[in-house]
Amino acid sequence: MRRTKAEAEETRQNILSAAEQIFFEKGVSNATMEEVATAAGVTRGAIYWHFANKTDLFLELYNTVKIPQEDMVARDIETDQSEDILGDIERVASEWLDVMRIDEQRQRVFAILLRCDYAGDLAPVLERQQEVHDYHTKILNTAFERALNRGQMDARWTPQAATNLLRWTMQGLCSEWLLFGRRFDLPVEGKKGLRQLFSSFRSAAG
Amino acid sequence: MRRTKAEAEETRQNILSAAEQIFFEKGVSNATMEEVATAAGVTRGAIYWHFANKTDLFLELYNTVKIPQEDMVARDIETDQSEDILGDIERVASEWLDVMRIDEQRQRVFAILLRCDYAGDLAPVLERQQEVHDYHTKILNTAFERALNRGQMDARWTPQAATNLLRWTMQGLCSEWLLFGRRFDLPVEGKKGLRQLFSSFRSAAG
DNA sequence: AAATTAACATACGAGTTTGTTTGTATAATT
DNA sequence: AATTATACAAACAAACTCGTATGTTAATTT
Repeated sequence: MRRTKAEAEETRQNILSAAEQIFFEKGVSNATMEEVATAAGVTRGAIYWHFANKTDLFLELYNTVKIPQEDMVARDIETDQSEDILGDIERVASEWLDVMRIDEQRQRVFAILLRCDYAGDLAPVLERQQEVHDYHTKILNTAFERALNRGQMDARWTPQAATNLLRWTMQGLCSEWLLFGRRFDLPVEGKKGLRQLFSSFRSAAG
Repeated sequence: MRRTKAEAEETRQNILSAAEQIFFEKGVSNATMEEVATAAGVTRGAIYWHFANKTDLFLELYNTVKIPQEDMVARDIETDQSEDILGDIERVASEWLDVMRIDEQRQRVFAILLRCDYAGDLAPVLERQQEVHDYHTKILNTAFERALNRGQMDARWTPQAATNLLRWTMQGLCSEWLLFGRRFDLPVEGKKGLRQLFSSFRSAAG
């Protein structure tokens, strides 16, 4: 039975939402299209109508969260001319933790990303992550550089070292939280770490 | 054709070694027993003789590296009574990076662990990782506590915060290195970060 | 109103992979 | 020396899962 365009879009969203659930529970490679279909209340036929195959389905799912993620960090920091650049970076990172804490979809997608097998046909997903990663690195680097040049940062630091430590911290923090069943309060513990880290960024300055 | 006991043990090791290779290249779930068998120069029959199934094979592979990993950190730090506890922790972490850099087996196994699907039958592997993780946390915590009590550490830090930052840093550092194709010098860049981190641990002390 | 096409459901075929079973040569045992 | 257990290879059967092909209904188009 043919649906109206709006209804079709709805089932497409249902499929994506079901895929998010199933992929999160079973892992991408262990999940079957049949399970996703059932969870979405449709048959496999519907999925294959909307998506080429499992990999494509996963890529589309990834695309639903990657864009906002990229923009978030960039927008605030990239053209920051304020008098407290470090404070701004710290705030953006903190807010990112707040969002992660609340946004369950983001949690699931990131958890899926943390434990999926990039070796096979999912390789493009990893490449995409690398691009995002490099992009963030570049932005943070220039931001810390600016902070250094304006004397807002302890001169013993280099922009690269600061960028690395910040990214590694955020990465390790979120990995632990997501992989090990969110056994602590992400924003609370995370911000403690950030505060210490940025305090040492400033140190002799200001 | 029946082999001698030593020969049998050798093929068992060959299978484990082959599994390490294939799992690393294709990922655990995408790898087939046939591929592992071929790489080991045997048939699937041999694998099923030595191991119950794929999961069991992977668990055994995991066991070949987990023990040394646990001991490494523990042994040096746990009963440290020296006058520079922080320096000792930093050195242990640095040496861990050196080992990782050299030990290709460790690299492969950790890379496999970073991208395998714990959702299915591999769940016990994740639990095991959690245990190791908690163990390290406990040890680091008491070590930092000792450092604080003896005035070797900046009083603005708490043992928990220091432990978290150190673990998160190491985790993020290694994840990035392994997942993104080892695009930087692990010990060099890692030690830079460690030095800054520990410098901020000490800060007002000493 | 007829024709077309979108949005699925259903049925089918075909390839993989897994676990098991059977066969067998040889080492170990008695 | 005969027997038995071991260490596999080879063959087998069964289950999955995927992708596709075909069928069906209703929305759109003309």
